Amino acid sequence: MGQGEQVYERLREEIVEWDLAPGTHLNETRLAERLGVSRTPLREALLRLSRDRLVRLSPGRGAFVTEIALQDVVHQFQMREALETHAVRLCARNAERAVFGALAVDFLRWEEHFAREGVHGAETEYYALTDRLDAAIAEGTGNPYLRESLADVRRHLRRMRRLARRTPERLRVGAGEHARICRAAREGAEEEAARAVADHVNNSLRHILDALGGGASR
Amino acid sequence: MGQGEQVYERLREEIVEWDLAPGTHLNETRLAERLGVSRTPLREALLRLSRDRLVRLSPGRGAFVTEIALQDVVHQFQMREALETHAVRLCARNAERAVFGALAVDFLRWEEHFAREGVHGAETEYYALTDRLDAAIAEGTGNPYLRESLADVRRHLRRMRRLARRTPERLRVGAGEHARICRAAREGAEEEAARAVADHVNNSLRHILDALGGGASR
DNA sequence: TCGTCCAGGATTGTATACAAACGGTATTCA
DNA sequence: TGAATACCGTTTGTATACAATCCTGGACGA
Repeated sequence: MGQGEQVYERLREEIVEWDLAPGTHLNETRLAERLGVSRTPLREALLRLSRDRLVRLSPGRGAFVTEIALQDVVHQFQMREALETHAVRLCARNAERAVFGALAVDFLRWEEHFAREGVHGAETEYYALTDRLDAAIAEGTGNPYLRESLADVRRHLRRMRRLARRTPERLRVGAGEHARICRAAREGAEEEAARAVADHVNNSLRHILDALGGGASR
Repeated sequence: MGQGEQVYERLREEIVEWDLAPGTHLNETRLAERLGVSRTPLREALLRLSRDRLVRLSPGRGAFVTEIALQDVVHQFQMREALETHAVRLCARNAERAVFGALAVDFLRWEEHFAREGVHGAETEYYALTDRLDAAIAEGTGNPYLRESLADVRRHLRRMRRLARRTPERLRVGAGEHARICRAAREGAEEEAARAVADHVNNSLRHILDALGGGASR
């Protein structure tokens, strides 16, 4: 499906990047005009977005960009833990584990870099590395269902990360955690890899919750 | 969204129950007529179904009920393992674990029953029990995202189970596995519960693959 | 003054009309 | 005889017209 698909992906990006902020009402006619399509493919896009829980459809009232409650952050991180730990288990059982060796080296280098010199603007380059790790884990599963679910939850978390800026200290520690994940994956140490991922996910969650001013449910 | 939603659920059920067999082409006009709606809400339903991977949209050619390859069975069971193990972990950490005690007793009773007298038609009643366990696990997570993902994967497996009829022996062993899951969950033994679920899932998969004539990738 | 109810306007939900793309068939040419 | 191609019917993809629903503002009454 041509236009509907494109509109879907574009709106999805705008929502994840906060160009469409949580809570905004999506007027069908105006949106359709802005994107240069009719209401039909636009509604297709909204429907798909609602299934991703990026918009909420209120019958008779239309579509709203979903808001982000503290509970949702916790719940999405639980999903992430479930999917990423199992994904890395599959990677650890997989034959093609060499990639993780190279990634481990890179992450260690970045950890040292952060410790020595702080951040100063190198974040973009570092994020490219974390993207490579994410991709390697998703690919390593060899499971398209899992890949897509991982993509979903990662999108949600990308949107949520706007809630809390990452500190240099968190980046440094995170690099170390990533290195640990890569080492375990390369060696085929399934249990250790799963633990490393679980720890990393939970530390990330704690960092966000702390930054949000100490949520009640810690 | 009124009619689209209903059409979606109805078609979903027909696909899961094999009233619409894998591979059948879904003609929009004919389907819309049969269901008594216009093409617009019907297309909404097809779109949602495609996101569930229950139909595949071929651009320009229309919608087809997805076929079930052996690979898909394996992949869906991997998804199930990822989600159910984490779900039962959350249950084991949860305060409301009393339900699992009662369920454990019931499953033990059924295991004995199967051992003594075989099956003879009591399956429906037994499946109601397994449904109660599934519901208890989903509820016990307290996580709506996880609940929905569990529902998705369970639907897929319900459709796939048509591929292989369960044997009395498998039912008996399965009841024992369920009992083990319930006991661990009630006692809050997280690791044991996760292992029990993983074992159960993998045994179910092996049973299906065996019944399918010993798939190559065991 | 506060609450209720009604009317107007706007927006969503559904149906239908039109355009584009695809598949199948027959025909033509080597 | 076989393969390539052009044509036609069918089906999907998109736009638009119409109906039903919901929110807003204001007037009326208690």
